[in-house]
Amino acid sequence: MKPKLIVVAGPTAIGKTAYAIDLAKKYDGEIVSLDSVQVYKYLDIGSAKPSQKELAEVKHYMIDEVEPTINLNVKEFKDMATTYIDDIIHRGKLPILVGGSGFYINAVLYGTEFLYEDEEKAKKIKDALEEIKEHNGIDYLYEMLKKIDTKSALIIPKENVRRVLRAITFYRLHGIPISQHNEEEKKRESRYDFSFYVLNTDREKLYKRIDERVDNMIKEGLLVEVKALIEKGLGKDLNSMNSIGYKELYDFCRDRDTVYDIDSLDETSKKELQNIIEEIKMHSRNYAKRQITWFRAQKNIEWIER
RNA sequence: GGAUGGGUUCCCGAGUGGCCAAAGGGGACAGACUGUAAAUCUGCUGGCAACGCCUUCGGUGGUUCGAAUCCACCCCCAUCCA
Repeated sequence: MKPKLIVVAGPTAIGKTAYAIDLAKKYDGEIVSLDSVQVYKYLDIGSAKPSQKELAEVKHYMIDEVEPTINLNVKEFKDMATTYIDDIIHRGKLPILVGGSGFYINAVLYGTEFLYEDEEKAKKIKDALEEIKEHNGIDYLYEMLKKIDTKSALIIPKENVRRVLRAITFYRLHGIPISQHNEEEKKRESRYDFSFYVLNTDREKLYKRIDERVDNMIKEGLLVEVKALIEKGLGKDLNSMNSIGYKELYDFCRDRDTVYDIDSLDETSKKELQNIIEEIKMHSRNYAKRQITWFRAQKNIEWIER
């Protein structure tokens, strides 16, 4: 018999954290966060991490798991989360998976297999391809992809350079087309007996909640958090620093000695900050939309109106 | 009161007689997604009984075969002069 487990997903700001904590209390569960940003230490306010109080109420995993200097990938993320989930099951508790990163959720829920890759080798290949792109253009690479992996070329638009490069890299690394590998992985059945809840509400309400939450993050000191991360030496190119709220504020906080007192900023800075805040809100809304699109395409999910 | 510049489709903004339902950008909406995923990328955006028709470019009227584009008057905005 498959072990039972609950998934709580949905767009950003819908209230997954609180919902999951309620469930955990009710069913003697423990929470495994499936969030690509909350895994990083020190990214608290901007990632809307559960509060200290919430973390104390129910046991949480995959939060503050790694340093933000590390670029975690799906495979690593999935392996870590899976270890925790299996441990919870062994201890006879109910694992509650919470998060908005659909891709990651699927990886752990269905146990998607990611082939071993020599990171150095992969990087070398990618750099070489990048080089070719600079000299011969993306069209050249796209033709290359068509030859080695026709199916991928059909799915991936050549504008999506990142995925074109990955598809070619994958082929060079493993000798099989990524499209073939993906097709096989798609057939995988989950080893869990899961209930997959997706929280949602009407768009207008959702967007309002997102906007309000961003305003709150600013009030709670997001600028100070970003500034501290920069002072820790975190570069702009890190995945952690590339997430919403952090990437938009990066330059602004870097270029100022102090961002502690927002009200005492000069007029120009205030205006600039206001624009950045609007940008963060917009990116969050766009993100929420993408999340919803992702979940709509999933099977065996149950929508919960909030 | 006078001078000048302007009012364009959800927003910004191009267009100065037919090739204009109107460039481009943004937003919105829809979608894709298997090692950067809070990432990356695609489509679409006046209406309809839809290879055509109807409504739209501040308002009204006019010139013209034909107007967002030209003319007249009016309204509003910006800057300057009084």
